Amino acid sequence: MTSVPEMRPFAESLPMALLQAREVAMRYFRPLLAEHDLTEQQWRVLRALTSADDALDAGELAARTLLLAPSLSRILAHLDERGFVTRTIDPTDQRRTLVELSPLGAKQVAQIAPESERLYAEIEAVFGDGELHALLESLHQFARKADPDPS
Amino acid sequence: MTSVPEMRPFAESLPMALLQAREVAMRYFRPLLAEHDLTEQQWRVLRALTSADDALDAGELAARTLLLAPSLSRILAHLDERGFVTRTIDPTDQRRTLVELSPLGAKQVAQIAPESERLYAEIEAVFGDGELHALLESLHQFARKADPDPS
DNA sequence: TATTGTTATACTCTATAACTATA
DNA sequence: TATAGTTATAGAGTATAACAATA
Repeated sequence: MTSVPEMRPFAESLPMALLQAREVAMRYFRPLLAEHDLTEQQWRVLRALTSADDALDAGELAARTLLLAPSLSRILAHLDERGFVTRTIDPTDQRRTLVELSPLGAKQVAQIAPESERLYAEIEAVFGDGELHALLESLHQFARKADPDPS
Repeated sequence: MTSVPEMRPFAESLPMALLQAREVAMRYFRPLLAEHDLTEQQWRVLRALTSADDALDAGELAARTLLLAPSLSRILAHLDERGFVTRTIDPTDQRRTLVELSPLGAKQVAQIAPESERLYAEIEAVFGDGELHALLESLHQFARKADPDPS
């Protein structure tokens, strides 16, 4: 009989709590993304480009979307096929790829955004506006302070 | 020119904040799991079984680990191959599979647990004990209050 | 008939390494 | 030589459906 040393109860561990919370949050948005044939990761890329407002190079986009470069490459190929993004070589450094939202991509985001915001407001209403903002603040602080390898 | 309606800044959205925080937390544990040839999901299963203390049926285990049944089935097959878990048919309901940590599985968890707890303590130290517990409480409350489809 | 779990299938992401082109 | 990005490859998870066995 091997006795297992003291460990935090599984369900109360931080990684599980974060996963569970993310799962709950994503349950609001998944049907919407599915309607528009977008994976969560594809939507992350479109959102990041929308927020950026002008072109981002692939490295910066990977960092902002928390995707690995090879994953991003394939996702961009798909989004490019569907006409949602354009990729151009950076004239000042030809190793870099500049990624931009195409007009069609912007239209796609514009179609999804209102419903997405409605769902977000629903979360705010159910959880409480103040609580949600406190949670967000705490999450951002955690990311800032606890990152063992801040890039 | 398609104008995109008002949306929350991408980096400040709850799903991204949760993902980012989880990424930061997991950076502490990934090297340890890799050392022991365990994926995050396999470790979740072993941890859940350790916490449960006695056998769980596959459905309950899937719920606790936030894994889909087909994913869990394959993961259990792998853990079974490595001798970390045992699967037996529930005598009181032969449709059910009861999953238990084997002695070898318990030994594996026991080997990893001290280092895992050390890393957890490191997170506590860096982020702050009080802040961490407040964050956990907020995450649990969110999961309870915001779940659109509580099982 | 409904439920439990597994298997089948297709798709996607992860992760590492190798490769190409450019700096 | 180092960097940026893509491609190659292997492994794994996601998601839906179909299936077998049991209740």
